[in-house]
Amino acid sequence: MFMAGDRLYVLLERLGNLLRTEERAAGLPHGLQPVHLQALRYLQACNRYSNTPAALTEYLGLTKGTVSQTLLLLEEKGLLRKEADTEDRRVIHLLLTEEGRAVLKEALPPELFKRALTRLPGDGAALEEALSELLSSLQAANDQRSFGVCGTCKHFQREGSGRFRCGLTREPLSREDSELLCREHAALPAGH
Amino acid sequence: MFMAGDRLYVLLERLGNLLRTEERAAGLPHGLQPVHLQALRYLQACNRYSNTPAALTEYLGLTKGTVSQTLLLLEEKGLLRKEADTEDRRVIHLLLTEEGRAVLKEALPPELFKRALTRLPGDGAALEEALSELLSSLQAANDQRSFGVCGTCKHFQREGSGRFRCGLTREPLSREDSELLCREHAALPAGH
DNA sequence: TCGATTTGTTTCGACTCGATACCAAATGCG
DNA sequence: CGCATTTGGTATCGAGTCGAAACAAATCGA
Repeated sequence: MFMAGDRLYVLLERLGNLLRTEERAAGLPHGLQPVHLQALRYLQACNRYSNTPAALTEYLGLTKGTVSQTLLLLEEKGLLRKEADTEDRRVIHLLLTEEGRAVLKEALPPELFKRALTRLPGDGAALEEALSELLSSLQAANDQRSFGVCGTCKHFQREGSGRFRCGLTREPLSREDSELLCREHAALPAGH
Repeated sequence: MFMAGDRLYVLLERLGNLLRTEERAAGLPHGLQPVHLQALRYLQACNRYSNTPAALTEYLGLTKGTVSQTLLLLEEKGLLRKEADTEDRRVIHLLLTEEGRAVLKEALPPELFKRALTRLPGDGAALEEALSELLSSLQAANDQRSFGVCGTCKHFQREGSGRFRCGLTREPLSREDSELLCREHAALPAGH
């Protein structure tokens, strides 16, 4: 009666709903919706090439008009500020304020999620691995970018003794840079 | 910098967003939103004790007012019909129409999801298992019902040769019944 | 019997989201 | 160079979700 992927789909759907509900509750005291928290979290984790409205739009999978509204609200609440790019005057960079970081730290991940994790057998590493695979597949199928961490990108170059460089922009990268999400991220060819 | 459960949370969040986006696209030709498809799917999979607005409300984790709206829309579109309960005149049973089943069959799971699954190594059984665990934990933490299939409930009783009974309602159950979701589902004590 | 609880509906307002139109800066091409 | 195209971002509108609260009706319980 059911196809193989069906149960998996239902599971993911329900988990997604649950997280959404928790996120709604977590954001309520700050007057934030789930999408606002997701935006803040992305901005906290992305690198300096990727903290723009356009990149956030791709990450969230929404339209740019919608995201523009979201950003307006977050700016009004003082959780982020906008800064013009020095090279391309169309581009705007989005920077979390201290308040923004504080909200994130308090609200995400929601308390109940953290508690539920402690009941899980094992450390969840295998689960994480499997979900990563699934996400990549889905992103590939949807022509979406992967938004992986810089250091796992095929453009990432090691120059010895903790010095790195991006093969795309040619810019040098610090160790901190190498741990941030990048919109230009391209997965390495298969094989670990 | 990141806690252990953090990456897992991000993964689930992103997968949830992706599924939601696909669901939105899948429902668009029928004028349906993600939540409408989820409601239809639940009604297709649940048993005769659980096809009521109240049960659907618990399943979706929304308020009853919201769900009432959803049901109004689905009824207007001819995807389900309401039927009064014969015993308790407050309760209403929700039954999918043929059109409702047809829409579900065509729209869920979305095409892209199915294609992405084929790229996954293995059959996803392990992933399914792990996600089930996680879902149970989260539901327990949120005081939510599990909505498992009837045959895995602690009230489920085997009476030999394909005959079953629900220890809660005392009613006999067919094999088909035993495979449906039940709002009264209570997990068996741990241990397989 | 009478109040409390449960089931479902209605109404209202805040908010998300996509669509569309629009503007400005950058890019590409003859 | 000059002009069309592309890209980044904003503004406005309408459809729709969602929670909160008030409401009605049936059932349950002391």
